[in-house]
Amino acid sequence: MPRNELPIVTRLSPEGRARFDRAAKAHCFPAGQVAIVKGEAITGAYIVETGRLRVFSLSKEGCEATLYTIAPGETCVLAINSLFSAVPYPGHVVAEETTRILYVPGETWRALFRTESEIQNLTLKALSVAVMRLMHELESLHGRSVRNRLADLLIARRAADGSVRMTQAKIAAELGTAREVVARCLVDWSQRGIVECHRGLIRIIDPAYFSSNASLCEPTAMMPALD
Amino acid sequence: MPRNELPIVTRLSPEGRARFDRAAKAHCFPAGQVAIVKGEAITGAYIVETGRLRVFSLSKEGCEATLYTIAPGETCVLAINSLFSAVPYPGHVVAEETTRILYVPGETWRALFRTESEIQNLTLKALSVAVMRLMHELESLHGRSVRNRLADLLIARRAADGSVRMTQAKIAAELGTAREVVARCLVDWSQRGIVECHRGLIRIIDPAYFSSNASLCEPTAMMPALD
DNA sequence: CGCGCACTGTAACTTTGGTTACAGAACTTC
DNA sequence: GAAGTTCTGTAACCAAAGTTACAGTGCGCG
Repeated sequence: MPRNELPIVTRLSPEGRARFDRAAKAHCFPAGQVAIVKGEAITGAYIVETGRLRVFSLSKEGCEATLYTIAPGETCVLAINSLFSAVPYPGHVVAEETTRILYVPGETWRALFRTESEIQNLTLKALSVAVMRLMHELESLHGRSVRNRLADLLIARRAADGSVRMTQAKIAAELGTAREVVARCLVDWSQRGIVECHRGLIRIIDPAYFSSNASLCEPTAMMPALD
Repeated sequence: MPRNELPIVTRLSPEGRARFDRAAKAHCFPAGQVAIVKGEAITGAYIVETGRLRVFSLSKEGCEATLYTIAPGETCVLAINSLFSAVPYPGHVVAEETTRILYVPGETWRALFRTESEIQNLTLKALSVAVMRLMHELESLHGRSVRNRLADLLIARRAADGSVRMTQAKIAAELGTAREVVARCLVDWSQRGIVECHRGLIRIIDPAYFSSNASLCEPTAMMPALD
């Protein structure tokens, strides 16, 4: 999603847009790079143009837990959060792929928030979506087995051809479980012809099998436009 | 917190306040009453004056999971969420104690949001606090044992004298676990002189024992004033 | 082409926590 | 104060998933 197509840019008032353009800076994170470390002070908001950022928490024991990911066109709520409240950033952020972002200094964002309804909307929407996703995640985390959550992840991350390019280790880290547990499920499913496993690649053969657990596949779908 | 002391009321502009007063309605839920059922459409925001509302999700299997509680002076984010986005309310709400609320129609809230910075702040703050709490909850849910989460709950809910007036069944429901598991922990702790158990009452004898896990005791503490 | 590395497959074991089942204690109400 | 209800205490059992340990396999690179 190139800069000039971002709704946030196109829907601003002319003055707002000028101000936005003056202040916003593009930045690019290579795949795998750590963007923010937990506790870091945040000085601005950022909007993902291309790629994907992953936000996760890391307990002392090194156990990772993905909170959610930020797709193109979305902003990081936590940053917005920190922006309006001076709380340090409560999670780690890493670029999952090569990711281009647009950085907007906090000062600019806050100023635009007071007058630009598009910025108000985007801010509210980002927070609302985050609340929804976190609730969903929370709900799934104690009501559902690792199996179910793995199924969700595969469905949510599959490409058009039904393939998911992730190693089992990465998947396990995202789900906050052990690689062996992921392997157990995948072996079981592949024996039953539901998926095919290759090195760094899982292909979903029978998506219908997972359909009962379908959820969060289209995160934006549960969040109609504001206003 | 009586109506005239609510910051949201006192800090409005005179016109805003007049509008607010015209539209806001007081309502009272007796203890245990269901306030909102999941999926219900929301027509307004509400602010808790006294008492406490509990928001939880309920899976098909009847497994309950407390998402968070709303204390006096706070508003329900989910309602605000629904208010600005027309998503149905994603959880159940029940009054834990007799709870007085102030109901503000969505129309009024949205109108005030455009002009009253206090309403903007309250809205943002409510959403931000919710995001923080949910993240915290999420983090604790997979990184930590039931023991730890129970310790957190006891610390967070204790009265000034260290007593917690809840039945084990209620605690278990909040933690999304079984009563027996709660009993196991409590028996263990009471044998070691850390707590005392009575019917409907747990007294914390040695709070220092829990101090290492202290967290979320003062949820508002992590959310400094906006602006 | 073969060496090493990163990833996957597999098994046995342990821990945690949910389930079932019931006994007894405390409060409530008639 | 007897009966019923609600809450707590306890034990045995079971399932899910985390842990440990290692064997096999595809892949890249020299």
